[in-house]
Amino acid sequence: MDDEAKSKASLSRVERRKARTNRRLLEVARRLFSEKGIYWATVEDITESADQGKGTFYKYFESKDAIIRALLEEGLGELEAKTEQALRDADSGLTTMSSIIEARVDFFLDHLDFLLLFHQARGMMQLQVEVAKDLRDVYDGHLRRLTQLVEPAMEMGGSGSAREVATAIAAYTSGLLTYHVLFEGAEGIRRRRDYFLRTLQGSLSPILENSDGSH
Amino acid sequence: MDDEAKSKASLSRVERRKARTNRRLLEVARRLFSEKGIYWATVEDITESADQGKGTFYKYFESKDAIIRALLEEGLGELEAKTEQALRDADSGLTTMSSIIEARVDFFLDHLDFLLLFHQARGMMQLQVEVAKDLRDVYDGHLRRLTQLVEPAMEMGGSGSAREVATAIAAYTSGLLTYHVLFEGAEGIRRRRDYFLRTLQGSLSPILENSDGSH
Amino acid sequence: MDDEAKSKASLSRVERRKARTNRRLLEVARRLFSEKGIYWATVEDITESADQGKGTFYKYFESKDAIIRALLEEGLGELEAKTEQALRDADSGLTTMSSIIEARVDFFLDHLDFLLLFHQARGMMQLQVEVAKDLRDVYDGHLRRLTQLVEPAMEMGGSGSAREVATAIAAYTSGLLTYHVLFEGAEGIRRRRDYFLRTLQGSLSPILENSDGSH
Amino acid sequence: MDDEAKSKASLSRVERRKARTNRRLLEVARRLFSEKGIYWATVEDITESADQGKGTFYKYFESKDAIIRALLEEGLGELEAKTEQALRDADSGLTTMSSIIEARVDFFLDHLDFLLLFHQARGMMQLQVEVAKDLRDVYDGHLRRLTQLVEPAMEMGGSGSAREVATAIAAYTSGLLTYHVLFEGAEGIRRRRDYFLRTLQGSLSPILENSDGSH
DNA sequence: TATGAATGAGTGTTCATTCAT
DNA sequence: AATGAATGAACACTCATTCAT
Repeated sequence: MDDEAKSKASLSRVERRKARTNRRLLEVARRLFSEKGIYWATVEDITESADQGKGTFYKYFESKDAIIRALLEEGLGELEAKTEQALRDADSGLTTMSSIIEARVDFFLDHLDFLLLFHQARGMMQLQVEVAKDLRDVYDGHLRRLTQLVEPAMEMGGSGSAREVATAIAAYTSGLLTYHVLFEGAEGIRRRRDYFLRTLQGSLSPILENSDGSH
Repeated sequence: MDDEAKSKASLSRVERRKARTNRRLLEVARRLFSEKGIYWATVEDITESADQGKGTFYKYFESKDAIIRALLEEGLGELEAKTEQALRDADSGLTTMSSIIEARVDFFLDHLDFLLLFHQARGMMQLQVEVAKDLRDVYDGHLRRLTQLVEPAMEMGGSGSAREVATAIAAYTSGLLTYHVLFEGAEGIRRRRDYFLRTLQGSLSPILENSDGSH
Repeated sequence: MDDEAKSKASLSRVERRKARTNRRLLEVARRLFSEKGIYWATVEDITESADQGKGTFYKYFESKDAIIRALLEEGLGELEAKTEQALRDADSGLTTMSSIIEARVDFFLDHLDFLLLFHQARGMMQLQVEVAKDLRDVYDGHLRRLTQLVEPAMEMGGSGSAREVATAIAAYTSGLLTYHVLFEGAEGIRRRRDYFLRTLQGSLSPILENSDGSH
Repeated sequence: MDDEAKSKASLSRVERRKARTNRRLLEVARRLFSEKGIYWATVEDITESADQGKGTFYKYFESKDAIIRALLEEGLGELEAKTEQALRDADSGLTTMSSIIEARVDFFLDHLDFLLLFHQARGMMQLQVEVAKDLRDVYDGHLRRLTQLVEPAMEMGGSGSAREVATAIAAYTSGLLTYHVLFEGAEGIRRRRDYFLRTLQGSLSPILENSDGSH
């Protein structure tokens, strides 16, 4: 027991240290990828900014592609968590759709780097390159889970159309915010939360209604 | 006279040949950029596919960046032309918004490579790289012209909100189609034209109404 | 006879035209080689400046190396001509050495481009490259002829030591002027003709005296 | 203690290794630049001859231009050191001028590759190219320091004329030796040290005398 | 374990030269 | 004869990845 405890404690110190390095690399990579682009940010840029040796990078990530994938998983995971939390917190006054939109908009406004990273990642998914399939799988999982969140709100829509609603939510939100970031800059965009909520609300609610069973 | 004619013909033969080479490089680049990605498609890939010497590329385009920009200009120009044509052809039964959406959807369904190229180009615009500014200028011009097309349909909206409507049109259309291409592939997507039209219609018309003066 | 005359006249018109193009290419090349360097001035730079098609260049010169060699021959030839003229014109008050130095200094001050071209050409002569041998032959001929001009002035020096004097003349003159051009620029240098003459005079005359038979 | 020592030793092993690689690249580059020419010797030539990967070169030198500059600095530095040493060692029998000439001649006879490299470098200084300014600065510093060494020997010459003497020393020495290397080859030249000393002595001493205050 | 020196395949780009018109 | 479009070998330089320490 004593041994175990010590081992656990000692291990956990090492573990904590490793976790911190891992975290630092991810954070730095996220920032650099969104600033300089996935392609133009080099592994050396990342390790230098993270104040780590270049070889260290490869102790934590198998390749540059791997950290992109890891970031995508992390970002989408966080986005999902925020969305689920929002749905749980929603007072009855807020519809499912509103809650989801609000969660996504707030997430992206808080993490513009993820917004831009996701955009680039989607751009890579189409490619006939090894990494593309991996990324598509990750993103597809996200859409599947978003579909599940949307489903209950649709009175009789089949899963097919729930998927469509989920896709529209994801597409519109990312699309609208990305356009505004690109053409108006990161600064101004944060002040326009209300505009985005209203606009997306107006755009997406009719879709949900259309796919439900109301006549 | 004969000489002149021959000279004229011979000149135009060379000119025609050059125009064909130029066209061929653009076509091949467009295809490769959307298949392998702007980054992963090399100049040599392009010239090899176009069956040209590598040096030839640089007689026609100043750099790899230059051909990206040229493709963006060409694609956006064609999209604009199609949109304007659609607005002119619109019978009174079709609203401005419907016509624009239809034109954009049809353009992208016809040219999925442009859809994917534009997505990648937008991804580059954010970057702190030389080429980014150029691309942003080109794209910004497109949004400005789209704004002008939208403006007349808005009863009393200021130009600010027309720009917002234009942005939403561009963002939603590209966003929705891209998501569907990525997750359902190019084949299936073309059969779903009606779905896209209906969905985008439903999403965008309320925005236009909101910004007009009706109560 | 009539035919012959016509042919001669017509030929000579063509010949004159060709000679002019040849001349133009040489002039432009000389200027560009000294401005941008033999290496950095491209054939296209030359033909463009000479307002000729690129292919035309190869009608007049076998290669880029060939025009360098031609320029070296031309420049050294002109320098020789000037030197011989100076020796012929020399009133009895001027020694052989003074006349030669004056001719060389004046030639180079008039043709700084040749000064810089010769310097570059000498730099190439050492190289284990094809063109090097050619250039060395041309330059060596120049030194041989300069030796012959110096020889008579040396009372009993063998040809070996006349060659040494010739070499010293060429070396000092080019060396001194080149250094001054490089570190003081082309403008100021022309005003300093007297300084160069005096300095070189002082440096070279004792050599000539040393190699003569006086005791 | 043991650890510390080991760590220190191991660090210095790496450092030593790096220093050796750096040295090796410089040596190889110096040889190749003088054999094949600055232009014709490629980075790959250098790394191959140095038995290093191509990328290694760029860990040690920012660019090809940078190694040229480094070699120029190294060579001129060594030449200066030798000159200063010679002045310190000079027994009263040897004049300043003689000591300087002897040091320079010996340096160049020992390092013909530097002689030829410097010649090429001077050839580049005139050019309207980026690297030219850098090289000129380095070389100019050399002339300035040579001027300071010459100055004390000149009784009342202003610094202007000391610079002229320094320039003449550098110009004559390099000029004369280069000509002899080019036309007689490297082998024969080394046997002629006395001739060069005598000749340069004879050429340069009167200049020094002329610029001093004696009548 | 962490490091960073070393690597070399791969990139965009240039340019002397050729050749069809 | 004159042209300039086409070429492709070559170059400087980059960067993801490996591996000895």
